[in-house]
Amino acid sequence: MHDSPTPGAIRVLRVAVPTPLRRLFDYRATAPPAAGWQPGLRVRVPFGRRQVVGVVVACREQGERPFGELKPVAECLDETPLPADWLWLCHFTARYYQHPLGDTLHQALPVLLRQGRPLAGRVREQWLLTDSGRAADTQRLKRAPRQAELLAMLAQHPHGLATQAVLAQGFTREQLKALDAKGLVTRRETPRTAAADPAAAHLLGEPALPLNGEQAAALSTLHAGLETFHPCLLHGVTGSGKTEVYLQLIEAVVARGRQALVLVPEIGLTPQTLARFRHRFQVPIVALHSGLTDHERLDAWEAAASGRAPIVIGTRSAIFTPLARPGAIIVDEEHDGSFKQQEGLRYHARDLAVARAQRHAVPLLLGSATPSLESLHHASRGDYRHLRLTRRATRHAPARLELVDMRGRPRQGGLVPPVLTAIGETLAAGHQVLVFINRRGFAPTLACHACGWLAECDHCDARLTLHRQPPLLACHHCDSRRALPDACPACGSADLRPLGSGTERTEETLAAHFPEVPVHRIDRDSTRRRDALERMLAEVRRGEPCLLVGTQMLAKGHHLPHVALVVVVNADAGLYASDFRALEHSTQLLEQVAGRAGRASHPGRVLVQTLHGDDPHLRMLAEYGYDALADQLLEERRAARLPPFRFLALLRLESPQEAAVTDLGRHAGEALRAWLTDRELNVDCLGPVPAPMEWRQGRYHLQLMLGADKRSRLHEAGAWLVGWLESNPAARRVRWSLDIDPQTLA
DNA sequence: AGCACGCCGACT
DNA sequence: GTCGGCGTGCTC
Repeated sequence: MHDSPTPGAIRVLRVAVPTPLRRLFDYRATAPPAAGWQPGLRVRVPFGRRQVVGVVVACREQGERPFGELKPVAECLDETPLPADWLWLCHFTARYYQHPLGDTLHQALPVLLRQGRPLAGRVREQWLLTDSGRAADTQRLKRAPRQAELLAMLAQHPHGLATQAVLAQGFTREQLKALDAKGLVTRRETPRTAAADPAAAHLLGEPALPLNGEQAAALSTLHAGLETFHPCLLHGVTGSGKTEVYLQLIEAVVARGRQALVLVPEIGLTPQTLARFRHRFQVPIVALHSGLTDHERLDAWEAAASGRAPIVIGTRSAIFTPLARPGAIIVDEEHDGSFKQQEGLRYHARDLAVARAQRHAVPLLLGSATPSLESLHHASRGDYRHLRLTRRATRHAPARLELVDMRGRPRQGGLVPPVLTAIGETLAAGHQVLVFINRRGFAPTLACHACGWLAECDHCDARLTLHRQPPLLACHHCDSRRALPDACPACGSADLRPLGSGTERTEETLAAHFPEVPVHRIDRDSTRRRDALERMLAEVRRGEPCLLVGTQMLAKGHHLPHVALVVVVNADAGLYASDFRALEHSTQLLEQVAGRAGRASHPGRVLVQTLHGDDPHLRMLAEYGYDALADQLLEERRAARLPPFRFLALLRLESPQEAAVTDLGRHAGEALRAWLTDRELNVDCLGPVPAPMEWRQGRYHLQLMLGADKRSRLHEAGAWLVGWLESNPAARRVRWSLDIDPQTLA
């Protein structure tokens, strides 16, 4: 990795600093670490008027600027470079997503490393009682009640308590010091990086489950290619045992002394999922979830980078976890939208997983019951092995959707009479019912029946959602909220009524209709408290008849064996949306929701309310299922020259000043088209057009769409556009970003 | 992105 | 008379 054969001659370091500038900065090499200057070392450097932590990307004898103009590196922060696989992935990501390298590296680093904290030699500080502390009589600390309480707390922890835990309980360092000075407690330091010799433990904590023929075939395909890049689409209906295939692939990988990286959707990293992995394997499992402290996150990073953690599970950002001995990468629910970061560095973790698996020459397993059209396309072209699991563990075939026409029927809480009847019958039979509604709150908006006024957001082109718990009007596109008005702000009438139904209203209606059974509402509002979701689901799993009302939180992954009826309140949202992926995504969601029905002893029913019962897509989904509809959607994408048959990049422009975005958008479009005309890149430029919700979060949103048949051409055009924007002074007053492979046009 | 420099309004 | 508004310029 040395740029120069003679490390002694290195005088200039090219450093990526955390800034949106798409440039690297040269510094004078000062005192090198023992092993010499190398790419991947973190350095503290002067940058403008401040000091920042950057990463060395190249070491040279000479830079472009005169040596005398360079500032010297203030300090080298590492003895050894950050992992090479991690560095490679950051380079790849920055290039692919046309994002500044310095910012990419910064984002891919745990917070403590960003701040320049050391990676090596970290210790955990713990406090324990001394003998005299155990024997101390309470009188001695009479005048220091907090110290006495602290002493009592530490007495509960004979193996010691971390400083952080002590501080988290509201005690101070001073109180600890005081007890230390009195000889009542003592400090112990243990290396954070100690322990865990994976080879010593038995791999399995419980035996693997027997596989059916399809699972066994899938697994043997995977086993056959453990040493190669081997992308596979594990396409299995809900309940067909995809997880067991993951577990047995991981087992094979870990048995060979390698590591497995598992990516799961944002809401998929539940205690239940983790428990399944932890029961199966006795080796350390590192779980990267949002609840970790900065120290825990760094521990996890280090454990993965050093190879001490054979299994790493995490959400989107876990793709940036370094691995000492990569053995396989698994992406569960690969179609899930949460793998795509929707701001800043807009990466897609699934796509980076593909690149990473290729780089490491390891198998890649993409699992889903409803694969993305991209992955299905790859599978049909033979880029990916298509592994199918069609058999459910239970004997019942997956429930088909039954469309229920809402037209001309009265609705209560969004539900029409035949659906209410079916709910009543299911409950009476002792089963559970899941009602899926993709709107939280009480009602989508509040309307004045006297003059037609609607509650609208000041910062967005959107209606305010009416909430009852607590009562207020809230915008779901920005954080603005307002008190409920007593009278119409436009005409003064008091006849204000909720319009439509959200989860709260449907919950209320169902509670009134079926007073004999509990109604559990599951959405972002009701599960805000930690563990609220798990507690509710645990209650539901006991199996008593009940009603579950929830948003898509309920649709994904949760095992709800006693649900015999699933109701979709409104299937129409995605059918006629302008976004070309809306239909794919709403179809996947419908199929996922339907998968919740009838997983245990009884077959399930899925009732789908719609105003468009004759819509051909919906009918196809209902009659032939997701796979058939996906084939059809792929044909439509091919005809319309849309992904996955074409590659897209979206330039998003936003500013509080409308003129600033429209002018810049026009100029950028003109400049790009002019640049494209004398080149034969076969890249189209569409727009500028207003974004679907033009006025959002107090800013005007405009976009320019680039399309190309070849990714490399799209890349060239994108790179030119980014360069044009960077050198255009008008672009500095507009927030802009280039979204490669946009998942949504909003 | 930060952060400083630099010129124009309502406050001690 | 100052504190502070955010335009604009720079970062090896």
